[in-house]
Amino acid sequence: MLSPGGGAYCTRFVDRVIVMHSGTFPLRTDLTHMATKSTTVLAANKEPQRRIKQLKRSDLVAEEIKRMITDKNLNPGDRLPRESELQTQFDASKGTIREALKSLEVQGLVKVSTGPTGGGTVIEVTLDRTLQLLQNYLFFKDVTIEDIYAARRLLEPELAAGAVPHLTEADFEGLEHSITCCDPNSSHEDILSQRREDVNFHDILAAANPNPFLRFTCELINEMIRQLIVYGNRTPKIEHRRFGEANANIHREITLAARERNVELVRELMAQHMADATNHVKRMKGRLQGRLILDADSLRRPNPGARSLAK
Amino acid sequence: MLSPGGGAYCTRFVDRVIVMHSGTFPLRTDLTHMATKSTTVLAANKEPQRRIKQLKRSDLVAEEIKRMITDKNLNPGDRLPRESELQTQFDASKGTIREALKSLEVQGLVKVSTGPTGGGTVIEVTLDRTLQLLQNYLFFKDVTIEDIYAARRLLEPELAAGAVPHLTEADFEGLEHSITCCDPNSSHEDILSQRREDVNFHDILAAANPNPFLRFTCELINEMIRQLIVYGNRTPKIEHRRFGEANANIHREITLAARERNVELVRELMAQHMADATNHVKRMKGRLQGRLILDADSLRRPNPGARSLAK
DNA sequence: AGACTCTGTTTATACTGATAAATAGAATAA
DNA sequence: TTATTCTATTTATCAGTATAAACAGAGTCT
Repeated sequence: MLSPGGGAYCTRFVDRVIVMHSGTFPLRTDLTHMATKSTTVLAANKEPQRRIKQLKRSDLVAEEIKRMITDKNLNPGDRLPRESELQTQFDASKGTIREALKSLEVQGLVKVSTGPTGGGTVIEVTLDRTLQLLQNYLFFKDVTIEDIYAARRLLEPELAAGAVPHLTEADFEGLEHSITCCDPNSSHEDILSQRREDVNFHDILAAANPNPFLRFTCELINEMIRQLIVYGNRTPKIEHRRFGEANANIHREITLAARERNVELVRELMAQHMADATNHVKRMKGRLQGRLILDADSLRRPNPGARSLAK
Repeated sequence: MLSPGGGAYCTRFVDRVIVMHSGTFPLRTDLTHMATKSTTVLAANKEPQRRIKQLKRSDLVAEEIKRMITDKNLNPGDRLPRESELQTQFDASKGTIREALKSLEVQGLVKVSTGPTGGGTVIEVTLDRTLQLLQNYLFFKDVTIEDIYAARRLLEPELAAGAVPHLTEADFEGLEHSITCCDPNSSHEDILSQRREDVNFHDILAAANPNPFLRFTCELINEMIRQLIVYGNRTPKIEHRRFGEANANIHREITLAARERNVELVRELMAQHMADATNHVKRMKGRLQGRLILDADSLRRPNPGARSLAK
């Protein structure tokens, strides 16, 4: 039962990982004992047992580190033990620990840095990272812009309505600023920037909504619109202008209604806005550009527009 | 410009990664050339340049492999070059390649196996994996069950309505089977299993809806309900029973309406169903149990209930 | 023929050791 | 005080070696 390279290894046909510690951590955790081997009866059975994928040591370690995070109640900003300590703690080699940390890094849970006091740090998973991982999933599906707007029509009115009671003066100013930016009559931004700025309006509303799940879903939609929509080259400028003007107008109305804390009116106006936008986008032949490739930028800026609102 | 260990390394202050190939792949890709060094002027500037995070070699390689997948148009099932080939192709060491592959593996894009014909294989990202990654994000938020039902109330009626025209006879049978399973009067499953089986009904409807984004969102909600909801221990059995009976009844009505292809009726019934369910869950003190820990099972079964429907 | 077992090859998995790069903090100089 | 240099610590990356797992193909039995 020795592994490639010498360490303790883990039998195939592992059936279930048993959790066995709950709080403190022994200095050395032998991962081998964490799996019960099911002594598979290979009698005369054609399909002996659904052959399950062997868990790699690095995956076990990654799980354990996660468990450590929850057990020790580590919060974003707290540091993990350094690599060498993890080595002795889990009785694994450098490479294995490294793979485990890479796993957590990809998941957006930890950040690793060099130097003294370096090593892994627990961080809060960002929306950006989550969106990237989600894009991997959606890459294989065939999502159209109409699909997204169908969901948006359902969610956005309620999102806006729920946000109204929580909007602060700063929020209102943000809303008005966004309107100025994307109004073709007052802004000198280029057309695509205006379309993108447009989304900020909705992001502000989303941030003010107290429902984190609804907020997430709408922020996700906003981010997809911001990042993935491309318009047909042939779309005449006048269409863009019309779209921008219509948006600016309805955004103004919504802001006004929100200032008056008129929840029902905001809901109605937003529903109207979504219906209009759907038509505009259709006319402008907007479509989604699926990107499996995560651009390097996103890995570099860990917390881009870090906005902690409406907690 | 030599790296730790001797290989080519990558300068700090990287500004932008330049994409430079589009189709075929040179035998050896020197990642070093892919980054333009911005020869930062360190004159008398206090904040010389926003010090951006250095991209690790393994991340560059992972990106390149992704690009390779899109460029060469590799589909699920297609195989990646073996590790040793990747080593020479990207001029990186075993460990680095390994970390890159681990990254892709965690993202759910690639599966790695041993043996001849082994190595990396492109796979379609599963819903399960995506959900896990999403849970990392939601772990830090404070999502309640009411939050989820708020979104569910908005989406589910439309989802069901959109599914109606696409339901097959097999689907109807599935719906009816699910009803039998979760009806407390005809089923002998334990209470929690009934609650879970309940969700299958909605999964069948989701699978039949042609909108992949809406489908995803609802499947996500379903999975969260299935996996994360726990009820207060004190909830009397009679409440569970009432909930089950009410669900079975409305599910029956919905199925009937769907068989008659009555889209509007289905939408209305589902809206009613969601309103009822919200109340039940509230009364039963259902709440979400956040789990950062991904259980080992999920890594082992790559495609659990693999259902390819409504393509 | 069809099902089983044995054997060898291929490939990933894991461990070790060594060196470069990054960085925080102490020591030093202006 | 302020700016610079030095030093110690820790990750990042390379290289090499050994073992387990997966598979294919030959041989064996019924």
